[in-house]
This record gives sequence, structure tokens and C-alpha cells, in this order.
Amino acid sequence: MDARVKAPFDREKQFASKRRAVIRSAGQAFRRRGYHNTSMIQIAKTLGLTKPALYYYVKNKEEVLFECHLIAYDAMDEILNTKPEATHNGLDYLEALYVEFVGLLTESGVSVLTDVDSLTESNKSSVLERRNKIERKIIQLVKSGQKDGSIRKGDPRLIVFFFMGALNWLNAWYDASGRIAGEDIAKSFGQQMRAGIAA
Amino acid sequence: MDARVKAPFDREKQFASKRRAVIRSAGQAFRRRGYHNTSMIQIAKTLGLTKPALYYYVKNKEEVLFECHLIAYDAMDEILNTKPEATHNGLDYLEALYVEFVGLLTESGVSVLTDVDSLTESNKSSVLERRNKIERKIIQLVKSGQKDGSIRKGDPRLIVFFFMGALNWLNAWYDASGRIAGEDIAKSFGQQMRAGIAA
DNA sequence: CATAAATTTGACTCTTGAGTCAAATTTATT
DNA sequence: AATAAATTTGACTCAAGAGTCAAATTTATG
Repeated sequence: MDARVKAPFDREKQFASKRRAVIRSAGQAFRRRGYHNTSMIQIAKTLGLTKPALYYYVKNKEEVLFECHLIAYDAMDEILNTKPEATHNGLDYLEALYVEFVGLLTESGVSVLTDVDSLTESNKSSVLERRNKIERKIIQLVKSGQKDGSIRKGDPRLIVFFFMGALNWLNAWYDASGRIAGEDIAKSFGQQMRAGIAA
Repeated sequence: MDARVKAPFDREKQFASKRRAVIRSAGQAFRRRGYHNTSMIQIAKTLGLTKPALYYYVKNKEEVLFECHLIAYDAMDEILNTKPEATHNGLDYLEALYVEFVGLLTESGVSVLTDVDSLTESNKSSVLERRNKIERKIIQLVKSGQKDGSIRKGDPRLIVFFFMGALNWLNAWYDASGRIAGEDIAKSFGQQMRAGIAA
């Protein structure tokens, strides 16, 4: 391998991966203690860094929060955009998605953060836009499930708000170090959400 | 009426009611913008006061947050302690409670706040104690519903976390000024929670 | 109307934590 | 080894917001 090619690439790669580590670690802290109860110094110390070293990777605290949000919505988008193998009716499909969502929020360190109001106006609306887009997609899925007869009638928004609420609230109580296995949660939540909306 | 008796009583009453107004107004602000995104001056201005006038009624900001939490849990306790008229099976009872909970969080200004980590250690554990107590009670109700056969088998904690999550997340999206009526939410949520856990 | 208590105010102080900067040190490249 | 880039550091500045205090004003009571 040519060093002139490999070296800069490695540098970038290292920088990017360290940066990701910063965001992920900060995200964990935000989830546990909240955005405002987590100082940049704490984040730095957790990673064995000092504050200026942290700012070498990151523009400011709000940017970190913003990216934490993006990570979550990127991951959810990915789940939403992955076509399921077998064709299901609306209900089956929705349940499968839901189980994956729960898996995402329990197994991977990803979490849906609540601190939207600590973002700049522009970042805030961009995050809300992402969230709404996802919500609209799921509402559409519910509607098509109602059409194919697998999901019972009723305001699709309320149906979605219900089980998505249960999902988002996960972050408030679920602790990776807790004693409930993520898989068990996914199974139970999947069942309840399915039974709750089945026709 | 004797003025020497009435007057001081009225003063106290006025003080108490103004104080309550402060807490309630602050609670609304905390719910909308979050604890740390709400300054004491904002709270004061909303009520047409200045900051020191606010501190006449309240020891410090954290106390306000603490009392907001207590208000919510007091209200939930009251619902839990009110015996239902007709005797139901576990499922019916739980659904009735749940509908009342949703009503509480939509119709009255009460909300379950997320900022537990902004409390002093002692206040924090006291709030968590209250929350756990309520959770345990509901878990017990689920268990007895499972015994009488109206609620399906499964880890009662996970069953409770699911629908209580949906409940608590209400505050994150529901805005009293929104276009969905609280009663409609209660009805839909009640149905979904019931169907989700029915045997 | 005089007095005391309740209520409100303007003008402070103090702490915390975000963000910066110039200099030092480490790492890669020739 | 010399040099340049990447990385890290200690020591700052600065702003926001919590909380205070002595004095002014309003309200109730005799």
C-alpha cells in the first residue's frame, strides 16, 4: 500500500471514528442524566480527554446533541426503508418494524432524546421534520393496514402516538445494565402493540 | 365575621393560591420548554411578576420542579385510591384507571415531567419512590387481572411499562392547544391498552 | 390617619459551564 | 534527524441565570 494514499485516509478514518465515539458517548450521558445535566468536561473525562481536545472533534455542545438526534432518526429510517423479506399484511409488517425499533433502542446504544428544545431553531425544526416524516410513514402503514382489514378502525394518529409513545419512553427507564433483556422487551412490546391495534 | 379571624386566614389563603399559581404556571413552562430552558425570570414574567416577587413565594427553582412532580403523583395517587363504583375484573378496572390517567394528563394542566435528574439527591429519590410506588400498585393490578383470567400472561412489569410509557409520552406531544380532544385520546388509548393486554 | 405586616422592586453578587487560544507534545513523512 | 501536520493541554474569557438584599410601596387594621 502506498503510504501517501493510506496515511491521510487513515487519519481521516481515525478522526471520524473518534468523533463518532464522542457523539455516542455524549448520547449515552444525555440519555442518562439529560442534556443540561451533562457538562462538556464530563463528556471529555468519560473519554479520557480534556475539554479542548473534545472541541477539536466537535464545534459546540448543541452540535453534539443535534447529531445524537440524527443518529437515532437515521437508524429508524434505515429500518423503515429496509423492505421486509416476506410480504405481510399491514399488521404483520408493522409489528416486525416495531420489534426492530425496540431492538434498536435497547441493544444498540441509540436513543430517542427528549431535549429538542435545547436545539437552535433551525436544528430544532430539522429534527422535528425528521420525526414527523417517520411518524407520517408509520401513520401511512397503519392506514394501509386498516384498508387490508388487519388493523382496526380509528384515528391512525392516535394509534401511532400510543405505541410510539411506549417506544420513546423506553429511554426514560431502560438501562442497558438493567436486568431485563432487550429481546424480552421487544417480544412483549411487539405483542402488546399488535394486540392493541389488531382488527 | 370577625376581621381578626378572617383577615389572616384570607392572607394565607391568598398566599397559598398565588403560590399554587406559580407552581402550576412553572409546570406548564417546564413541560413545554423543559426545566433548564425555562428561566425564573420567564416564569415570573408570565405571571406579571418580577423575579424577587417570585422568590417571595418560592424557595428556589428546584423546589418548584419538585412540587410539580408531587402534584402529578398526588393526582395519580388520588385516582388510584378512589374505589371504582362497580366491581370489575382486573382488566376493566385497569382500563378505567387508565382512561382517568389520560384525562388527567390532557384535561387538567398536570403533567409527568421528565427532569428527575435536575433534582437534589434527596428530592430525586423521594420522587422516584413515589413513581415506583404507583408502578408497583399498577403491576399488582395487572397480576390480579392475570389471576382472574382477564389479562393475558407475561411479565407484568413489561406490560405496565408499555402502556405507562405511552401515557407518560403524552406530555411530549400533546399540547392543550392542539386539535385532538383529550376525550378522544382517552378513548383511543383506553381501547388500545385494553386490547393490548386482554387475555 | 398611623402603624405594622405583606408584597414588590431595582440593583446587585456569585457560580457554573460553554467556548477560546497560544503554546506544548506527539505522530507521520521525507 | 528535520519538518509539518495532528493532537492535546493549561489557563484563560465570557454570558446566562440563580439567588439576595435593602429599600420602596401597597394593603389591612386599630
